[in-house]
Amino acid sequence: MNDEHTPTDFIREMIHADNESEKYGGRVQTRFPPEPNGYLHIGHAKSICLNFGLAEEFGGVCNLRFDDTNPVTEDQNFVDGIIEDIQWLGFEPNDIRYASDYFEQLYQWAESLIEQDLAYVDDQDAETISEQRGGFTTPGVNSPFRDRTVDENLALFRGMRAGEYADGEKVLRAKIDMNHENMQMRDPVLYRIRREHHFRTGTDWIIFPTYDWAHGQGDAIEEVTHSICTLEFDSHRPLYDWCLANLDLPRDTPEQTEFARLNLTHTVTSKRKLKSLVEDGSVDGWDDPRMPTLRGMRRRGYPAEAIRTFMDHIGVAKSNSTHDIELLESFIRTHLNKTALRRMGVLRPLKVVITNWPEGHSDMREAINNPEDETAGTRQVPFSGELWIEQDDFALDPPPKYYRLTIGREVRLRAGYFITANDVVTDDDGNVVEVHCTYDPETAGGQAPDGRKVKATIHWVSAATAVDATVHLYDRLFTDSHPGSGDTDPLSSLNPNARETVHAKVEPALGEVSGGDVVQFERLGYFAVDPDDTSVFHRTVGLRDEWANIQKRRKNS
RNA sequence: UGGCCAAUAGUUCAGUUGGUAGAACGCCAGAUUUUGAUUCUGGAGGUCGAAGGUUCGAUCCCUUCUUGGCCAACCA
Repeated sequence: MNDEHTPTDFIREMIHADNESEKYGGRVQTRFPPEPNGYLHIGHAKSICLNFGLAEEFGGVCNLRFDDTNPVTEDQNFVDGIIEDIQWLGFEPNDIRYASDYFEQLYQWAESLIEQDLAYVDDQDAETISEQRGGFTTPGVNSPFRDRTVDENLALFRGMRAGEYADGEKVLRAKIDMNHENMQMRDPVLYRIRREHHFRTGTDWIIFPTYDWAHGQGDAIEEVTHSICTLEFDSHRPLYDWCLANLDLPRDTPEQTEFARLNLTHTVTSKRKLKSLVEDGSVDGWDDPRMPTLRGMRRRGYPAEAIRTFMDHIGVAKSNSTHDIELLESFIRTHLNKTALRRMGVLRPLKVVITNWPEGHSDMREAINNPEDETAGTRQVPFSGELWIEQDDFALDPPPKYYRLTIGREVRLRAGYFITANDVVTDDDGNVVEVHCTYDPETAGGQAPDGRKVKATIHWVSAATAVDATVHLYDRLFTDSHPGSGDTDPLSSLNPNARETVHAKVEPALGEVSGGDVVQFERLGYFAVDPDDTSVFHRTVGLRDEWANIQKRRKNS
């Protein structure tokens, strides 16, 4: 392993220390534990890279464990999708487990807790229990059912399992301390009754363990050593430890460590919020390219490898942080620059007529597929007297520093000829609809024999052989850089114009692409071919655009 | 109001036996360029949240304060 690129952080240091002290006999095991109630997003990718990465680096293993303890929201589609997404990201679970695999063991352990007089059945409703929990500065109140005998509790708990009580009628609670300064320790609920169909256990169980009763035990059963989760579980750690300490376990118990979850500007990384976008139709689905989900990013053309590189780069710490989405994009560009084939596509076409081009003649130009990769070779691009160029590449009244096409100026057509604009045709509103140019036959291939230079090279597509394509251009999904900051509703800054669709003219080679391919439209950006319709392209990310910066500066000054 | 966690360039992070700060991205400038891209070179940018204390010496250790985050679901 290359030390230079091996990230170091407080978690890796801790594991090194544990290994040196032989805490787990030098063994390292982690897990990634999603609840299958939605698809994975970029925030999960950080956790996945961390957990699987740690296992790999320290010669251990990492399981995928579905935390399926709440039958209300979970289903098999999410399980399948999550497995697929992890594989796409480039990781392979050592094993795939389910918290529901452990329901019987968890139940037995709950009985043992009752036998130790460390848990009791409470008959009160959720609202009452919540009120009795007290506040941060006020002590809680003991439940009137807190002192039931072990035998009574055991009988009641067995009755809960057997279906003798209605949903919500009784819960099992840990007997810890209603006066604890940590609210999580004020007799947390361990089991609740829910007559819901569970996607794996069906109707076998009507009582379900809560997260707190399932998670640490799941870790222990799988022999996880380092249980890594996000910061908000920090206050659960004493409870995690309490549960394990009161079970008869054969080995060292796993150790929970918290890190700061990933936040990105202009992005929401909350499964619940993303779900509402899908459900209210704000986006086309979980795999909409505007979504920060792994499947959305995949459809958009984000390479998995670039996402992993990004995660390595940002590291892991305990301070809450929000990364600039542009940083992620820079990793996407860096990756795609090296790998994407170059093609020409005109997003907003403007007709160019070459007046001195021989009538009816057409020509083939040779173009380089990827200047960053010689092995990518070249291709033939048809050229003729009628072309499409980008509307932005011609200006009747050019702004300062504009050096693209304008009347009387010569520019290069990429891989083609030098052309000079002489005249325009306008419509009734004065809009330019056609530019008349002459070309210099001596400049075939893009060089002038007399050595004269042009300041600009523009892309083009021959009109006769142009292929029609639908191209989706994406902007930030949320206009606010920190959607939901303060007490605002993140959805209030949802950008209704996050997707703009244009009808483009593209070169013939783009008619022969496969779903999922990502190419560079020269001078514009990277575009991913839609997996279901190869005439549809999604703009993955634009190229860095110095000209846009110049214009922005002019506007601001 | 209580507890816990955090605070270093615009942003995210390094900075470990305590010796007054580095990287990446971004920004600016130059070179190269048949992509205003890429690549290369250089530059600007920090009273290390504040105030005390320990020490010959503190970004690092201690105290207090400030600011931000999390915690009072039968969600995870």
